[in-house]
Amino acid sequence: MAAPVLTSQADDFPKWYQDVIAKAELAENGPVRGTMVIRPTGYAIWERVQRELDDRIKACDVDNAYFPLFIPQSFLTKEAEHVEGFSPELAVVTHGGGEQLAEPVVVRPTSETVINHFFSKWVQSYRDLPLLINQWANVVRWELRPRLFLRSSEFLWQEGHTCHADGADARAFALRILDEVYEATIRDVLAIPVLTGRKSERERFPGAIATWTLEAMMGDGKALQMGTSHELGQNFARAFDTTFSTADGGTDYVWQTSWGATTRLIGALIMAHGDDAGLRLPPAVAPVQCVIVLVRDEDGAGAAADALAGELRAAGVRVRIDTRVDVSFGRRSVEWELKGIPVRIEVGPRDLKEGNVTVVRRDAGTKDSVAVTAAAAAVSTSLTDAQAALLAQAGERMRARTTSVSTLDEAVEAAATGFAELPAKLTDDAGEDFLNGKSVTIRCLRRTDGERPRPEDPAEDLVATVARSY
RNA sequence: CGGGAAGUAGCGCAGCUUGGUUAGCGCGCAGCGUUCGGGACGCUGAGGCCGGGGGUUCAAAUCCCCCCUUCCCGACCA
Repeated sequence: MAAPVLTSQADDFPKWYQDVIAKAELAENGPVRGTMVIRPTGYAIWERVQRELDDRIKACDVDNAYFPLFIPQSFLTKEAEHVEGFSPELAVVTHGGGEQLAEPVVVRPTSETVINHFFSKWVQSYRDLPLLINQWANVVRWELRPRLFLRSSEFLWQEGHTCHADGADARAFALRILDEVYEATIRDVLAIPVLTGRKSERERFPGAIATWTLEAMMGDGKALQMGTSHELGQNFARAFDTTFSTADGGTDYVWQTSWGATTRLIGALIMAHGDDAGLRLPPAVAPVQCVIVLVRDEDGAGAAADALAGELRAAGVRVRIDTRVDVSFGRRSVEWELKGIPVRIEVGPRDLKEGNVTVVRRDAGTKDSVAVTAAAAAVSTSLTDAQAALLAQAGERMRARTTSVSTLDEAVEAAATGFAELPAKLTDDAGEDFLNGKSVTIRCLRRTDGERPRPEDPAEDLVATVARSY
């Protein structure tokens, strides 16, 4: 089974992905290059991802809010590194209301600046802290080489922005989001294992003092960054004068974090679990967990299918029933397989005569004849097993294709097929240049003792994971 | 912007080297019929400024020149 690979137009990709999931629109008389249309099947997956992330974000006491799409250009320039990092990829609006604007506005590439504009008004006292805000929004980054889902010029995401009274608190919160929101969702819902660690200086977010990342391995051994959490220190607070009165009567700048996860996760899901027969959705994220395919509406099969659907719904399974008996059975089977529905139940008069239905698992391709009375139980077992099996497969792939090496040359060789781990002291400026020259990048840095690396940690204590990436 | 490749029906392609009836094929789409427990089949049909402009020629999808667009590799990146 080949691992699907997403390209900018999804053309040398199995055709069904653009029919079923999404399409990158690139026509000269059509939408802007690199933007994408997400079809209902793909969007339903995003809605599930949103819900799972949102629940966990709220569990960290973060509230949702909304800030403007347009940002005055001058806001971006207030933080030196930030403007330098984003300038080339900004979409700038120069006209509005039929007239040239006195000051151009940019379409937000991320919202640190506008949000800090408001934070500086909202925060007065240490009693206002921590201030924990999240926004669900779209952002625009004018990408030179867009790639369906992975790097589209417009994408959907959530961006969290927080203010804290001290650096340690901010740091702890950035890591809490990394673990309790991102890693938990990606592992437990998307069934994709990740490596978490710190980005190298070169890969750090513009304006941050530290960038934390989650790196996953796709079916072809390349790395994909699944999400990010930044410690911003006091950089934006200084630029926007976001200060507060401390408990002892002094004044200080707030310490901040920002963190985000995007529609890229849909792409990750496709590339981590998909195969030649289409998508394979982990049950936890599947908009439809079980489809009941009515083979033929004869001898009470229709009623049996309805009854089973009711039973499954009552058991909390997201179930859909396919009664399109005028469409051939094979066609319908393939359609649900392409969409990655984890479990399919075939209900028809032939099996029903024996009191049975057929339960098919998408992840393993297994087909079992099960008594109608035991079908609901078989479905819930299958959903649990499929969720675990997909995570185990992805985990096994990552283990099998990760190699520990001790030289840069060996790292490049290992990166041809997967991840390479090597002592971080080899990845100094010259080492990173060498790797980058071979299309290999430092994905993350971790401590050899498993603890979180701190900025002041010497390279001797760190291990670098390097790989080719999307 | 540097290096490669490609633009012909909604999608995927052939035809071009060696100009020559009305530009083909597969999928998809529409109609009718037979099918229907793994992408069914037959018949009929609709659908083309052959990327654009200029040139050569009796004649250009095909040869020449210019332009445009897109894709892949690199710089950027959730």
